[in-house]
Amino acid sequence: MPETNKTSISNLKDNVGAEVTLQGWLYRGRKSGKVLFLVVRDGTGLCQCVVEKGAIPDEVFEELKRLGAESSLTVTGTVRVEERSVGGFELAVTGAKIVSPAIDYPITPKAHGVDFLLKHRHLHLRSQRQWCIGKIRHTVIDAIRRFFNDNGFTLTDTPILTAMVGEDKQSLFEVDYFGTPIHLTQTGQLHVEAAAMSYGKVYCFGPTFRAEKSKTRRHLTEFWMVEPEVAYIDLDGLLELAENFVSFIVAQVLEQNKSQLETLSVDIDALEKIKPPFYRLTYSEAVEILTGEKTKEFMAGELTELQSRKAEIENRISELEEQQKGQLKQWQKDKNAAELSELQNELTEVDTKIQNNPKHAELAAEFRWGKDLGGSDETIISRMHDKPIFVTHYPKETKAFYMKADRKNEKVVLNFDLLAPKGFGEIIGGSAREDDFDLLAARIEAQGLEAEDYQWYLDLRRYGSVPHGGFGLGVERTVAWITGEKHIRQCIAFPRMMDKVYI
RNA sequence: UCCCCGAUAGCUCAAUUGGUAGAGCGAGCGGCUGUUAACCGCUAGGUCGUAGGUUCGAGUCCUACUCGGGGAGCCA
Repeated sequence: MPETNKTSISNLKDNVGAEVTLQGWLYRGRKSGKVLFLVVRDGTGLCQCVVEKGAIPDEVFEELKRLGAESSLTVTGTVRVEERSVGGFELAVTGAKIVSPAIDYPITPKAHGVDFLLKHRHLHLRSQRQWCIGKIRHTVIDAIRRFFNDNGFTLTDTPILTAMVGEDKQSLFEVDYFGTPIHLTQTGQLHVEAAAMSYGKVYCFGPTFRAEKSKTRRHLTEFWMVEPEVAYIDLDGLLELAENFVSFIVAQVLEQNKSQLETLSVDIDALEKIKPPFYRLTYSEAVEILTGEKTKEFMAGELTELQSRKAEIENRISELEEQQKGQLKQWQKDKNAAELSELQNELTEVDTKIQNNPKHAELAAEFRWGKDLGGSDETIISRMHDKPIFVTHYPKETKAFYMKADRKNEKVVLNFDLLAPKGFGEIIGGSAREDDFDLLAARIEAQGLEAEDYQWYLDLRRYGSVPHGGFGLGVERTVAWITGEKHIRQCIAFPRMMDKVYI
């Protein structure tokens, strides 16, 4: 094989007309007599490579014709613009070398179930959809760091092994630490508060562990969370910080991952709306909305919409089923079958929503001030809006001990949740921290926490206490929201779920 | 922990009131010089999740268990 320019698929646009060599894997192959169409992936994208019989030695042509999916290979050829090809470029192959042939690659171009794909996660990462999500996750994480680094924040790494309970004792993973029980961190917040008193503006960013027995599309037992903490800030300041932060992340993804968003068929217009200011609601206002006419009408409207969607789906299903009975080309049958199975899935989902709608409407209507906002309540608020919504000033009793009581209304704390729009739900939780020594000491005692363990935390109020606060943003939830992925397990390379760790 | 649903070929799914286990994809062989989840022909591929029960007869009905999915609570 001639020595030519090694390049990547992402750089093909600068090599039109040149002979280059790609190093990658066979994503998919098609053959048509004396022409082979090999779609090659190299980690930077996909490229169709066209092999004409006679353009390369016959034995290489025969080898390529039989090459299994995900075989590794290098291909050399001339780059040309070709509209019909994925990515817009094509390689007219002049030479190829098989690096390592793959036989019986388990993941095929047809549909697979969730369990199967999770069991083959190490291979599934090579698929288009996963690849796109991973690229977007990378941008999200890069944007997180850049935002804080460019705005005067100092990174402080907080411990993963800790004796502190930040949120809730029930949800801790216990580890044996030289004979003493200790647990995996569920938040870096308490430690990062100490750092904020040194640097002013800080953030920690790392894995977080929660042993919550939650089997839902919004939960992982190990996830990544970034937690900024700022000295001399009030609740309004925090909201402003959070909306600028989230808007920056979305803007970065829009700038750097357009093609991935398109591949994932994300609603890009909706993302372009994500700019400050976000909506602001107090908890009490949220309660009013939930128990009021507006929600009643909204839920009724949703139900009508769901029912007409259901009718639509059912019509289409019977239409397709009728077609399937007739004489059709195999490819048409395949296509119909695929559409049918998608419709069946959607139908099940719509049915569940129809069933849940009255229950959720009832829960919302019966909501009483003082309870924590339930998942369905958050979803309703979130579905009513097209931009993220802050919900602030929750009842003190439902919230963590360190949240600052509102001096104007001692029943509530100066906290906030940020709900992503269109039904996605919570991606940020944060608060101003109690900075009064006596009030904080009383809260620690009231919650039955070991006072001794929290002496250092109280020291932060003994020596130069200032108003301060921060929040935590869940990386996987943010990625899921931006990519439109239903389940956050798709948004981390190797998800850890309750009772289930595949590899 | 509670509620709902599911388990049939490597994968995704069919199998009528209980009556001879099927299709597509994938794999193998052959055909086709512009395919896009290509197409056409042929071939191989099964302990119907496990254990019991009902029945002349069970993939189908009953019971228990195992595994999985979705939802609730809780949360990022």
